[in-house]
Parts: sequence; structure tokens; C-alpha cells
Amino acid sequence: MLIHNADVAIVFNQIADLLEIKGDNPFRIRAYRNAARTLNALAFSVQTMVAEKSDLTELPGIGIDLAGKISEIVTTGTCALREQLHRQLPPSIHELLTVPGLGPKRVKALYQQRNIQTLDQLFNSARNGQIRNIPGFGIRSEQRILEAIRTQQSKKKRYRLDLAESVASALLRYLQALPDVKKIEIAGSFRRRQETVGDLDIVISSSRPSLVIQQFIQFEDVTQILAQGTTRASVVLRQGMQVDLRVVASVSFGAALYYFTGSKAHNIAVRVLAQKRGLKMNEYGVFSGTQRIAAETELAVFQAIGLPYIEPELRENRGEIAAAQAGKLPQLIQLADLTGDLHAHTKASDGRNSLREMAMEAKKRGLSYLAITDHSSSLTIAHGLDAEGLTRQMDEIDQLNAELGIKLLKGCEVEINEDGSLDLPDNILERLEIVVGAVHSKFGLSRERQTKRILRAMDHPCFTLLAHPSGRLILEREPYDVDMHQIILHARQRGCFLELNAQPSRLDLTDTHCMMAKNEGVLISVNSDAHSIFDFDDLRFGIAQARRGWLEKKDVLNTLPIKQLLSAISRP
DNA sequence: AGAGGTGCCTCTGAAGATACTCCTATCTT
Repeated sequence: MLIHNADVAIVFNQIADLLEIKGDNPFRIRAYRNAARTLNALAFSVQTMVAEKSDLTELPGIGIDLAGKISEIVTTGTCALREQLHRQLPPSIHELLTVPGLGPKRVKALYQQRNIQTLDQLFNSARNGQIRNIPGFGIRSEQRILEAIRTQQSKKKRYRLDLAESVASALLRYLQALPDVKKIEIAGSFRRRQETVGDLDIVISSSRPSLVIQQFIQFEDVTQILAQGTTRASVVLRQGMQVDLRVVASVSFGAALYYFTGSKAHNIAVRVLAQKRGLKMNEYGVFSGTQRIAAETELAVFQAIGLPYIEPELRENRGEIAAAQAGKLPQLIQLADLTGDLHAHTKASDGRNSLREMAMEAKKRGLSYLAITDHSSSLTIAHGLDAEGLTRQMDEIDQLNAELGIKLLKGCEVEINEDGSLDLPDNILERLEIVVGAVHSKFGLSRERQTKRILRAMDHPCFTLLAHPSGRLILEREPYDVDMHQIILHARQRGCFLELNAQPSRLDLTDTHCMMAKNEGVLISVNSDAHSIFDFDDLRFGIAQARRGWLEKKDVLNTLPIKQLLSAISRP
């Protein structure tokens, strides 16, 4: 049976929930939560590790006991401790924790004093007024429970970064126009450029915070006010997205921005570091005793605790603090570092613009080369090109190259067939300067067969780079199951490359896979996969993901000048 | 429950705002 890391993490989080409701040792609970987080961020499959008898205790936060439980879960699909806890507490009880305002203590009270085990039971008890008399509850909390279950508000949705951007822009314009708003910034996972965000975190500096809060909750798209104090407020917008606002004095803006940008794990780790240096940190500044020594800018805050500036995309407590202390932070790639784009479509297949239009637009955006990679014929839904169509396109490229002042590369996004062969005859593949291999079919193959299929495709001497290596669509379609580490190692051996697809719905490779490729010395190509002239805008999302993966200019293939690029992708 | 220093023990993830009920639990990064 196939067990993903996320499945193991779910079991650990369930155990942590149950232990928390029981009131177990908080450090034990944290150990399970940390292990779950480690597993979710891990680029390797622990099931594979167990099969290969790798030492799980080398993973951070995994000791002998948890290693044993991981083995148990990936081999048996279940965990004795969880089953034992389920005999003490009903399995459904974790549902109750999803209701906003209910944590472990109150869930325990609901269970012990009213035998409430499910959301349905909770709803009925609340409707019958049976909650308000439990110590710690009252009429208000009873009503809030009813409302939360009615609006299904319990499960918090996540939004793709690009969609969050469009929701944020109107609100941002409204707030920026207010006379009492001095500085304003969207912080949180949005600023860290996570591929999805759960809510918007906005930081404002103002000398009249209550007034700003008042104006904030009067924004026309606000449909619900979750909390409203003198310095912070939480609302839900018409689109369903939650927005948290924090208003501070100008002198504290940097500290507040830093705090609100997170991540939580990063903040905690940095505060521990500050503590060790005899300093106290909060969203109002860095303090030595009662003396505020820094707060106005993020840079000042970093300097006060003895660290260089750490870019938001790195703030995930994934080694950035140690790297900062050692002076070994990466010099993260920037959009302007890109010299070209190696994946783009035209009207010849499923794009919307002509070859000339795409070329002109790429040139306008400062790129010095663009690979034209329309689909190959077996992807009929995209009107893929056959040998004849490609030949015609190659002639057209020759003409434009003589005329336009941007180098167009002759390429194709070639279907990788189920058996790993490529969807074009060798005599055509040999005439192409770049072959972008892609999987668009048979997503459900087993991990072993899917991996083998891709490895075989890479073995073709003409293969240049693997497009959207996981095939996922964020929040819509799971990635196909492949051994990415093996693919990366194979790319290194074969001298080919992997794509980081910049479309905000794809963004694969993921950040952790980027790190893996970097560690193995495999260059990544950050490509737009543009289907129209507007899609070159997406490159910034790809760059953001690359930055989250610690990539530097030297780690990215299409930062090379055209001459070096051609030599890097040329076949032996 | 893990990690680290020693052979079993100690320490381990910060800090503040808000809502709500009665003193703290929950939520946020």
C-alpha cells in the first residue's frame, strides 16, 4: 500500500490532537507536531526510506520511538497508539477542534460534561441551549458555535497566491487612500510568497489606530467581523478570504512587519536567539531591559539581534537562521537575472499569439532568447504539431531570427509516451535545439512505472529539460507519483535539466525539490510556459518559488547568456 | 517525545491581543 509522508503526518497530528485533549505532556505533543511538520516538508518519501532501511532517526525531531511509529504506519497503514487513544476518546472528536474558538480544553469539557463527540451533536446541543451552562462557556460562545457550524466556517480555505493578489489589490488601494494610513504592507505567507495563502495579513502604521480599524471594517467587501480591538481586527471578505489587520505606531512598523510576516516557526526561533543574547523581541521592537533598541525597520531589527537581513521567502525555519549567523545566506535570484525563457507556445498549438507577437513581447520584457515549444501531435486537445508542422515552424523561426533582434530557439514540448518514448521521430528531434519533455497522460501510473517512464525519456540523447515535473495543479490536482530524487540524480547523470514552471497554478518544482536539485548540482530552468503575451507576467511567480527554494542566479539555467546556454543544452 | 550530555537526568518554542466569562482559553505570526 502506498503511504505518503502527508498520510503519516496526518496520523501524528491526530495523535497530537488526542493527547492535547487528554491533557498530556505538552512537550510530547509538540514532538508529534514537529515530526508531522518535518514529514510534510520532506522531499523524500519515508515509505521508501523504510523500504531501503534508511535511518529515520537522522531526520530532525525523529528519535527511536517516532522512527518506530513511522515504520509501523508505512507498513501497516495504522498506528497502535492512535487506536489506543481512540478507545479512550472518540475518533470523531478532532472535528470539534476545527470550530473556531474551540481548543483542546473546551473540547474536553464538551465531551466530558455533555458527551459531545461530533459536529452534529455539538450543533444540536448548542441549539437546545445545553452549552451555555458548561463552565467556561456562555450564551455568546454558544451562538458563535452555532454560527460557525451553519456557515461551515470551520474549515478554512486556502487560495492560490495569484488569486489572493487579485483580492488583495482592491483592499490595498482602499486602505492606501485613507489619510491616516502612513505605511502599509501585506505580510504573512503572502509576503513570503507561499504558493497558497490562507488569509491576508496587513500591517499599517498610523498615529490614529482606532480610526484606521473603524475604516477597515467599513470596507465594502467586508461581510463579517471576527474580531475588533484597538490595534487589530479580523474580517471576512465577500470572496470568503479572512483578513487580519494590525495597526502600530510608525516607530514600530519594522518590528510589526517582521512579526506579521512570520513564519511562526521562524519567529519563535529568532526570539529564542534574541533571548539567548539577553534581548526581548515582540511586534513593538527589540528590547534590552525596558530600552527599545530597534523597531522602525526590519533591517534595524535584524541588526539589533546580530543577524544580516533575511529575505521573507527564506523565513521558514529551514536553516536560514544558522546560515545567517554563519554569513552563508544565499544571494537569491531576481527576476532581472533571467536572460531568456525556454518554454512558450504560439497559435500553432494551443497558444493565443503568433510566433512574431510572442517574440516581440519577450524582447520587450528584456529577454534575449525565447524557446518556441509548441505541443507535439499526440496532445490532440492542444492541436499538437507533427513533423511537418514543426518543420514549417522552424523555417519561420529562421526568418524571424534574421529580423527581430531576439534569438528564437527551435523547440517542442514533446509528449512523453507511457513507455517513456518520445512522441516525435528522431530525425525531427535531432533538428530541434531544445526538447522539453512533458507528461500529459496516464497520471495514475504507479510510482515505479511513472518514474521509469520519465527516466527513460531523459535517456533520449535529444532530451533537454523536463517540463512541470510533478504535473500538479495547485488545489486542483495532485502531483503524479514519482521519485523526484531519482529523477534529479538522473538529470545530473544525463546532463539535462528540470523546469520550474512559473504558472501560478503549477509552480512545480516545489521549493523543497528546488533545494534538492541545488544540492545535487542540477540546474533549474524557470519558464513561463506562456500561452499568450500576458503570461510572461507569471515569471515573477516562478522566481518567487525559486527564491523559496534558496536558488541563486548560478543555480538557474536561463540566467546564462545565449552563448553559454546553447553550449549547456547542446548534445554531445 | 527528542536532544544533549552522561549513563539517567535536564531542558525543551515567544509573546501579545482579543473575546468571553469570571479566570483563562484561544488565536495570530
